[in-house]
Amino acid sequence: MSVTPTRDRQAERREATRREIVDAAWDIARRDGLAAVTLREVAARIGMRSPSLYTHFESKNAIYDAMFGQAWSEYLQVCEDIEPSIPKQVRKALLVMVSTFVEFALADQARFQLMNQRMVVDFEPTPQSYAPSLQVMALFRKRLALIGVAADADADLCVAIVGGLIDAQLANDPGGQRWIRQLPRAMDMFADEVRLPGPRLRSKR
Amino acid sequence: MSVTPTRDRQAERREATRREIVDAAWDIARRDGLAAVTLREVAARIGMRSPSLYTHFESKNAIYDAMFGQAWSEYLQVCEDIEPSIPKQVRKALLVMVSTFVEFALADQARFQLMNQRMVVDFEPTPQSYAPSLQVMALFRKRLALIGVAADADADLCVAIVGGLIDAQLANDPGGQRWIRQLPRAMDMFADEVRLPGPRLRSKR
DNA sequence: GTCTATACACCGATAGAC
DNA sequence: GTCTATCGGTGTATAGAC
Repeated sequence: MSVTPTRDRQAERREATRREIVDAAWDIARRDGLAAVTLREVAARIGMRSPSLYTHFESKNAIYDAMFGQAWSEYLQVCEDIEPSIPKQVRKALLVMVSTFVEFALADQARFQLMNQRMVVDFEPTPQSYAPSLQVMALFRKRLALIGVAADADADLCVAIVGGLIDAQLANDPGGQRWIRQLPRAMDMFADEVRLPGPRLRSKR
Repeated sequence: MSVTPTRDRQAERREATRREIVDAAWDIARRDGLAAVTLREVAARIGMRSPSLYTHFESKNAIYDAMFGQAWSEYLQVCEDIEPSIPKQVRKALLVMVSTFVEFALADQARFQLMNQRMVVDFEPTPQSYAPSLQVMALFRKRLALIGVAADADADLCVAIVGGLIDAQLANDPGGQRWIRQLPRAMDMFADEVRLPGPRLRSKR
């Protein structure tokens, strides 16, 4: 009579190998950029030949897909670990939310390019990998509503402003502060637009 | 005694061929995206073999470089053809400036990706091709100053907002209006921040 | 000078042996 | 599951024909 084992050692091993592959790809991406990731180097780093990767991922884009899902899941975790701030200082709460994202984005440029820019040309995330990014957006909207910003259009505008600042920063002054230092000012501007109460984060000149 | 011809027919022919190459590359980029441009297809379209392109451009990126410079030169021409609006309605003038850019950007997505996103990975524009984009930015700052927005930081913020809206539009709702329809509102928000006078372009709710 | 033919090194992906 | 061998594709280099 066959007995069902409590642990599927084979599945665990497979998952460990998939993780090794993804980690190696991140190493290369952080070192030389997302586009520098090649199957041959990924394989070499974990002691394999490139065709063997196809046992674990059906294509190179499937590896990017796993990286995409992992990055957004990590950021979702970061958001959930932060207690939603009290509505006492709503502008401070807004700044904390967007600063968290900015910090996460600037900390790893390759990761940000994969998450938010369409840096890998023929890559479209699968619904499964896209899910955590939708969860992040839903959580952001929920917390915006908590401090009094309920309209979808308002959240859209906020996301566009923050994204625009990050893009400009990375494109024109990578490693610098020229655009990002305007984040508190930009959030004051946005808060004024949506009539958030409270003192400004920065004075107007 | 040798006579210097008034026209250099050979140089004219060379320039015409370069133009043919660039035009063919634009056709492919508009059809299938920037990344779909291959030297073999560019060459085939103008009745050449791919190595022959190296007579006219030193690399594929040199073709992208020519396209980059051409796109920004065209936009510079568009800007110069528009009379700087009277400072009577400064908010209207601001909206006209940014709308011109948005319209140009959304009209040709491949062109916008080349001009403003870092879509081609290993491509850095040469100083010569970068020049017209600097001219555009200088003209934009000058006209902003004419309507009362003099600080560099203000222009940076404006550029980031508009860029963020365009990026979000193209990434999340290509062909739609969800983000771009907020442009007048965003410019009112910006105008309020920099204390531009005049009635709002859109009412606040 | 202009173009072709050929070749190289690299890429992602596939087939099939073990 | 991993290997070797190979395929069709890429950008690019170069020798040589005209």
